[in-house]
Amino acid sequence: MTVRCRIAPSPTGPLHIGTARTALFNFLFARRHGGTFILRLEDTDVARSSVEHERDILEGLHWLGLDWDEGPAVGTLPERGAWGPYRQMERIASYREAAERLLSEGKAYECFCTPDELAADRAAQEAAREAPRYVGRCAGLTAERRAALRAEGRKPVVRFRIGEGKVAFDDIVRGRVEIETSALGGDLVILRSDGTPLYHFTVVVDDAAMAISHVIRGEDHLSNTPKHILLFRALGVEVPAFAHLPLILNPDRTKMSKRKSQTAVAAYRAEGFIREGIVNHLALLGWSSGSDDEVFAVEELIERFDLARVQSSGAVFDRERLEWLNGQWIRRLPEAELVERLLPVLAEQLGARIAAGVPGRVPATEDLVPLLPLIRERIGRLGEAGDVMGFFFLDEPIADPALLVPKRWDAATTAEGLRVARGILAVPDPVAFEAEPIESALRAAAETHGWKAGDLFMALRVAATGRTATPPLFDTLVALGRDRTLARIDAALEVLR
RNA sequence: GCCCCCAUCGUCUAGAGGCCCAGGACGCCACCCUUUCAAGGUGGAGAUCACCGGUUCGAAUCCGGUUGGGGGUACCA
Repeated sequence: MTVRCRIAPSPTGPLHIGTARTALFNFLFARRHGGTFILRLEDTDVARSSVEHERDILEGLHWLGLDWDEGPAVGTLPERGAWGPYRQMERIASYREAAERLLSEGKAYECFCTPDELAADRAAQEAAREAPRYVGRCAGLTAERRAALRAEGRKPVVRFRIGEGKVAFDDIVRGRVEIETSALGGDLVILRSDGTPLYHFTVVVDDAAMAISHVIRGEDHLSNTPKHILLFRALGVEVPAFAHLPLILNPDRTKMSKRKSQTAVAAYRAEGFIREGIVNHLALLGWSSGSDDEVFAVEELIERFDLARVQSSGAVFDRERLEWLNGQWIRRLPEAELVERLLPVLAEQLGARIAAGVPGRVPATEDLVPLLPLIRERIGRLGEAGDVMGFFFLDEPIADPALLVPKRWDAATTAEGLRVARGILAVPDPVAFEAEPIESALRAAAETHGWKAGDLFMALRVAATGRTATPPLFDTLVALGRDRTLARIDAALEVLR
């Protein structure tokens, strides 16, 4: 069987973590089975859709590496695939046509009920403690009656006849699911009075037209699936296989939402999470390999992915775990790759400080390469880079003189220690400016003065970097260079006076 | 309300009748490494497998019920 599956986001908001996870599972499934991964934009909610959101979604998916085989034209890129167009608003005619067919076959009918009437029905049902459902007032309207109502200026919606009985299907992750059609809320509106189609209709018409073989989506669609199956059948097409993924949850175990969690993929990206980390984390939300391994590149995920191993209970989005996984991937990235990703982040972060008046410069590739081993295991996100290595490029004044003085020392000892260290570092002859000789010379000096080496090092560390937590001190000094090291010691001495 | 789904450490999960008085990972704690911070290594705390019944020689695993949680229920997607 040819696997064809799709992600069908609605551009009514920025790319959501949940959408990204659904896209990933569809992508993995398609790749695993040599199938086709399709992107379709469900933009029929014109009021809430926007091009900004559309761009955010497309960019986000592409950034994550979830590239689609078929999809709409984007920017200068042409549409791909033979089942287009891939924007629903460009497929309006096909929904209209499908609705006409259902109408002519008596599987759907025009409904002239006003919003007020429907609201009254609902209120009555609520009062009677009944499930809200369309009562079917227009289900048997004669042609004459319809003409009369139309003459009154009323514009009908089109409703699909739900019918009676039971709908059952075998969900790939949940097994058999059965629902009584009486629980479906009555006959379903498929076309608004303005002629535009509604989601439950477009999704089915398009999945049928695009020959989707597997519908892989969030559990929030599980209850709606019987409606879709009924529609597929009415249209006379094959019903695809369904796989309903567990929801991604807020910490309080409700469906992950903007109000309670950071849901925008772009926000994570802006914080310096990398695609490898996010993809890995998302894959582990609801799926597990069955082995003890947890760190997977996308190629490995493709190799191992199996819908049968998808969990059926919801998964809380654990940011701590994402950070750990992200750190794993930052450490695994090839050096050149990490440098390339760090560059723009540093340009932005340091650029902002420079613009604020701090003397310094924005690093280039060759500046970063030698520094990489010093910082790569110290950042969990790219966004931490400015903090961890900014002092290499910025000459910020010492924020707090008290920081300069190690715990067991006083200001006088600190100044003395710095002067001694300066003396050693300043003389080119006895000490080459390399980590090893610097370390042994300073250790020796500490011993002759009766200081703990750690105290001396801490004073020097803060003097040279402005902070108490840094990469290894001597490598740091070497990277800084003799001149800048001495200048900073002088500045620190000045602060201590 | 009604319908559907779900239920193993705080979190993500392994577990498809005996290998489990439940394994791994994140987080947490301790120790090691160490000039700081990390990373890494080792160890530890942490789950009466929601509860109650049943099936079985034997249940986290199968069945029923209860409770709890979630989702759905639009001229939203």
